[in-house]
Amino acid sequence: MENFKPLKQIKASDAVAQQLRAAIFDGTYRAGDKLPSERELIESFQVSRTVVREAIKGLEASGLVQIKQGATGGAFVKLLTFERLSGVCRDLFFVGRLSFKEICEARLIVEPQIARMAALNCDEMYSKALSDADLHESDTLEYPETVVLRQKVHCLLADMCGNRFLAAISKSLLQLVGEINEVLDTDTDLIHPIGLHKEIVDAVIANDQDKAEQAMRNHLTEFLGILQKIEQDFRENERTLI
Amino acid sequence: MENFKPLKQIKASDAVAQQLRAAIFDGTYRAGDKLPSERELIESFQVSRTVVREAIKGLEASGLVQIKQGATGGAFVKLLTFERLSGVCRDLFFVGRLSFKEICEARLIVEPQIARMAALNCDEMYSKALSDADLHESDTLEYPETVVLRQKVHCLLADMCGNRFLAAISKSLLQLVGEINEVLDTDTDLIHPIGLHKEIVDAVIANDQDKAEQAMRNHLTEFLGILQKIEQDFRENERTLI
DNA sequence: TAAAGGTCATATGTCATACGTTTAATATAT
DNA sequence: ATATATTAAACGTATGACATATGACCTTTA
Repeated sequence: MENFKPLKQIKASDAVAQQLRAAIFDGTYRAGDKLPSERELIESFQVSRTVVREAIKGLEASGLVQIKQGATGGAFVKLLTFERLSGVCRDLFFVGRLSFKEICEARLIVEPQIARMAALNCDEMYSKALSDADLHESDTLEYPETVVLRQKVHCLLADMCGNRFLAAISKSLLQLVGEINEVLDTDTDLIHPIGLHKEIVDAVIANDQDKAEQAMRNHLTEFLGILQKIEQDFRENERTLI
Repeated sequence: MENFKPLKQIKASDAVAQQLRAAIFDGTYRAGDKLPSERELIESFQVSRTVVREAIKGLEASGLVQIKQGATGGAFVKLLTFERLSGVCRDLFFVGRLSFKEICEARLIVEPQIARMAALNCDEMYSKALSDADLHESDTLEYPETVVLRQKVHCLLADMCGNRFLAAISKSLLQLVGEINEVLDTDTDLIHPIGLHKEIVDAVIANDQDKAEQAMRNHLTEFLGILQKIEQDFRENERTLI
């Protein structure tokens, strides 16, 4: 009969976090700005330091702020980037809620479209950057750098497509594949030799959308196919070892 | 000359969080399991309660655990779901790092492929669920429920596609569009009348991949087109109000 | 005078202790 | 047997003290 609603006792630290979030979202604090110091927040919210600290810790963990220590320290609002999305993908994968196959499938759906959009948007500056990246793909550097080089074309295309969400997805998956590759200990030069991107780059520079899309599809089909095979073997070996 | 390495002073709370993360990832604690209580963690790590609590708070904020109070309380490992991805998308959007147009574009790329994959995988059980959802779309319920009903077909297709990553993306965007819709205060019945999914559902049930893909593309093109128009108007009005 | 080192102020990081709150299980009273 | 009260375990909050990091400024010295 009575129509009372159960009042949800929200934790003080969450309430503080929520208000700070809101302040960040509505632009009160922009990227790079410093949130008030702990002492000030204590004053404003009239809570203990524990509460303030836990609230900020939460914001840090969810990637909204970065905490710096020292005289000029404090909680600084971070520029939200795809890094966070990337982190989520990594977590999902490592918890086993995401298979390598699924990642490959997703790339195979998203990246050809990205290549298409990139072909549409390609201007002179991008053309130069692309051929540059394609050219220096073979530069010999220390280990982690070579991978970056090899991924450069994909990253550029992602940036060129004009859609930050798709770009973020693409880069996240790219990075994840890179990390997995590292675990598998594959020889990059062997499975992803130089020059594989040439066809794609040419098509994009020529503003040929259809060709760009198809070239990317071909490239991924081949490359990811090989990788999946390797990954499968790896799993089987791992199983026999256990 | 000297070959000293800068020692990175990692915060105790971060170190604890990192170890707990690792334990979750390597399967020591699975979804639903309870992490040791604060007291126990204090003992294990030999740190103060503050440190332990901040570490756990971080895990909670990044969606890895859920904290419950009370006699049987503690930090329980959460089943990682698309919720987290969804949260990231929401944040990015509300901070303005993601435009409505980009979201629509992404849906337009991903969902037709999902429909195609769903058509491939559709068996009797899914068929029944689909036609069921399509049928009850018009059930009149309280506000938030109607939206869920209207989204049901999209969700089902996402689940059917067999790729959890794509499903997660699709659901995240779907949910986000729903929330934006709420802000825009649109009349669901007006812009998304009953029966719009019929063609898609029929094609999927008939295992007709091409048709399913095309039907989804048509549906989204139309629906999202209308929404984008509304959203644009909203922005302009908002600007004049300020 | 410029570079190295010292001092200080400030902000975050950690510790220890006490008490409050929530929740489930158990005991008790009616 | 039902309703109520008690208890215990776990998290939540408050507070004060001390540790550590870091930039700014001052001081010494070559």
